[in-house]
Amino acid sequence: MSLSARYQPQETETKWYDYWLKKNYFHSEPDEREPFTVVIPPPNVTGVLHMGHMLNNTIQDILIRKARLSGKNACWVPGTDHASIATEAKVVRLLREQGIKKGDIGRDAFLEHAFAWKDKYGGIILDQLKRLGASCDWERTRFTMEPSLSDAVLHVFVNLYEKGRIYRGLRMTQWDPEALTVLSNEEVIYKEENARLFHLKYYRTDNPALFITIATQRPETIMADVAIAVHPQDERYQSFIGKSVFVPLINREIPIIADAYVDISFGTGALKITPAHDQNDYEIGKKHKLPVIDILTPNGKLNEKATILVGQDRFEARKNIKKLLEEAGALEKIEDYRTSIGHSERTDAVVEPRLSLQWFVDMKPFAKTALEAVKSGEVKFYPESMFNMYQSWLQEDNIRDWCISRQLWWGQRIPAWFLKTEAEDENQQVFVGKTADDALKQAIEKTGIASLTLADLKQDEDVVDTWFSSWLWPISVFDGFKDPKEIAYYYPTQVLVTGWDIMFFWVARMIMSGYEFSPELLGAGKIKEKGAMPFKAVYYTGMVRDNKRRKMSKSLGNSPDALALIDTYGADGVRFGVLSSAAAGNDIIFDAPFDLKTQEVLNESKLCEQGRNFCNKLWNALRLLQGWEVTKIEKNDGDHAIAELANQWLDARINQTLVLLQDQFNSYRLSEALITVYKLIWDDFCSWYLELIKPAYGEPIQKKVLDQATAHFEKLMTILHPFMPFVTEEIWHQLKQRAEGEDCVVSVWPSAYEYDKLLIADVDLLKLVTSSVREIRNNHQIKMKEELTLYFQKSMLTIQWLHRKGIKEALCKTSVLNEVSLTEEEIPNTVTFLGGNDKCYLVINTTINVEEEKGRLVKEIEYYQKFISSVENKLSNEKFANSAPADIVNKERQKLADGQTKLKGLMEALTKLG
RNA sequence: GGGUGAUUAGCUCAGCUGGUUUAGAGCACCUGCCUUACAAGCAGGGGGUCAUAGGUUCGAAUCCUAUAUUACCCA
Repeated sequence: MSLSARYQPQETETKWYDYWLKKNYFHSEPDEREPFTVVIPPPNVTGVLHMGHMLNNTIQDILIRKARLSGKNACWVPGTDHASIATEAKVVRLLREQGIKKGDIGRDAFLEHAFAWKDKYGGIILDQLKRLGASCDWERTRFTMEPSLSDAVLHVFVNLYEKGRIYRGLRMTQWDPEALTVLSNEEVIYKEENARLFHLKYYRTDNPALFITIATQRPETIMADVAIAVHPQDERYQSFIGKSVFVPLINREIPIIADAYVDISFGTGALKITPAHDQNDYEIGKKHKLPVIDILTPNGKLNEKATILVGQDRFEARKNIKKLLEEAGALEKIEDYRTSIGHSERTDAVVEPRLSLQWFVDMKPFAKTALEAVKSGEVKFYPESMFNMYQSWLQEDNIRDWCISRQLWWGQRIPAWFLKTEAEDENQQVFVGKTADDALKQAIEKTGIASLTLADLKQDEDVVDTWFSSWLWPISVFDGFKDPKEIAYYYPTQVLVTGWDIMFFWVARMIMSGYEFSPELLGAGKIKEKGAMPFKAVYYTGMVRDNKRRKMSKSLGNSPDALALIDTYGADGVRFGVLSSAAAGNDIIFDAPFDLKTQEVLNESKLCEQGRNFCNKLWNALRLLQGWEVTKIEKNDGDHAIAELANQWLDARINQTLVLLQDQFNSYRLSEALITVYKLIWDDFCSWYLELIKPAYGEPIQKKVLDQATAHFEKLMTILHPFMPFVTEEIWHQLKQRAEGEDCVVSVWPSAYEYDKLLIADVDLLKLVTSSVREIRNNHQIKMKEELTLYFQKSMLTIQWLHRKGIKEALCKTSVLNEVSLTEEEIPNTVTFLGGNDKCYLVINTTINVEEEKGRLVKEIEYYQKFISSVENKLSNEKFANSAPADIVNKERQKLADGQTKLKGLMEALTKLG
């Protein structure tokens, strides 16, 4: 059967993926083997695959496949996140297009719509991961809002409430006026924007001639002002402290107070205090026992408390109040300035500080645990430098309580009930339990009213933050809160692979929940043996950015279409491309080009092309092997000697590389590992080994040699498999007939054994000499096929070297020589070059341009002269000889000796030329 | 405003514990090859004061300080 000259990924990829699934290779059950567990960072259920996912999941797949080959029980749990705000926003929009309003249809009907939508469109991303080759255990696919995982959320909520770690309180929170929900601080994105600073005059109530000027960027909130604050040491305003002023336009009287919080140098040094609409003002207001006047509606419009501009949107009001202030003579001036303004991560609306009743998790004790876990090394970060960011976040003075309630419907409803009779405020009684019946029992007990029924209770309307379910992910995917059987085996997971952007949202919180809950689920014995951490290591990937260093995102339209890339380059090619520039933690500049005319990103990539070309290279190596005619007759000739040499050498190189690879895997330097394998295959296997064993044209290959080559190729396919699973599986099967279950995906990762370092050095010299001969051919326009004669200067080294079986023959083959011999004499009319420390003389049949040769030699001589003098300098320094370690000094001495030998040879050659 | 990292070839990056590094890789570029596995290839080549200025050291791309540029995080 003859193969196409090019590898066709589209013909093999689906075939092998289906095959792996059919064989159930990705499924894991607890057994006696060591587990290697990875839980996927669950993508949004409504998401589609983008470059970040590609990178992230390629890395996870490499680690999982490597573990599987290494004989571990590899378990990669996939799943999706219900993503409350994002998904609810999408469903709301969809319903609106159909003329349906969320509020009209009610909670239950809305959730029906949402689930229907999720069932229809959700999980597309998981199918896309299959195209990438992700070897997830699909039987274990989980969803953060399925019953079992929701149960876990309720369990944890009740548990923490009972421990006093969850509380309900009136707090300043970040409010999204579009999604109509509070946001956690992490969901607020600050953007640098142009803003205007309004300087407003507030006139004294006791003397209309005096006024104080304040600077504000939010003039529409002056109706909510309750005071003006100045710094107690500010000389300009000493006489104002304790007096009062009128709020412009509405002429409400407010006091002037002194507080050291005020920055004397900012604006006018006087600050209006608006507790309802600014976090800091709220704190100052509380300190000075000032009232709170809230003039905004939940959707960001002015309410009747504003008394003017009622019903107008906050931004419209800002425009309109400017006019009013001007007319009233209260506007002194307007300055432009840059400031950063918080936006909702999901809706991009400008967030509004808002005072509301919310549920919070007390983070102080959690933060301490989470910080200690990484500090102590129980959880390792790759790259380590990520710890700095982690630490700064979790420090005591930085950590803030986690607001977990969201005014949404799509999510786990907060398991708290209130008495219908009580007013909704901070002081109302609350009954927290997993079910309404639990809550009723508590209500009866606490109130002493035995006649209470479920009808007397009403449940909190809010749901919990999405992250309140995903922080349990490493436990809940194994149903750990229900039955410890599986987590007893799989927990802690091995490594978490995620972007650093969700370090606080997710990574830190999983560490917190892991340490909080795993001890009670697993028991002290297991914890002592395996640890309480949810994962032993975190591999932070960088953000994938475009060539302008913008984060690749759907909204910017700067991300190439992941699936289109797979269509063009094959999944293996894309995996290669995406990984090869991705050192841990460093952001990745993905090289997709832009169409200059349309400014649209093209679905092209040089790096993926390189990956595709690599597949093709492998494919053609296979074709080469398949094309050889085989003979069983063994001849003990030169070819045989070369083949033996090549075989032993490649074996040594593979073992040498395996040692390096293990180190690279252990330290998660995967892009380096890929390059290492790439070079082993392309350079060592294809360029040298195959060329060495290749029979002369028309000649057959000895069966033994072909078998050795096949065995090497097979081994290399296992080594490459984690990175490029499809092409390796295809070649694995093309190489020979396979028995049932003998597949690359479940083959055995070779263990490294002792290798012959001297042999590697000897072949390195062979390569060096060959390159020099080829260069000389190039320079003298000598045909590749023309056989030449080469002499080596006789030395201990060259005698030994040429004595090695097969070396001479191999050199003749790679350099196309008819004769290689040793000489003690200078050979005239030859091109002289250095092979290692010794001189080589290449006899060529064209006249030698003496001047050119001299020029070349002089250049080389100059290089070594400089080199030698720098080494001599170092060695002649007494301090160096005294303080440097002996082996370094010896190395320098060796360097000098080698350099001198080389220089001497070159000088002699130059003299010879006359 | 506070903090963290980065700056090495035209581009994207390695270089880990200071010493076989007068610095490596891939892409791009140049020269020559349609050589009977592969032009998605082969052979060869050019290209870097390691951001700048000081310092520590026998020795610095590597450690320290400052500056510049840049990215990000936090408020």
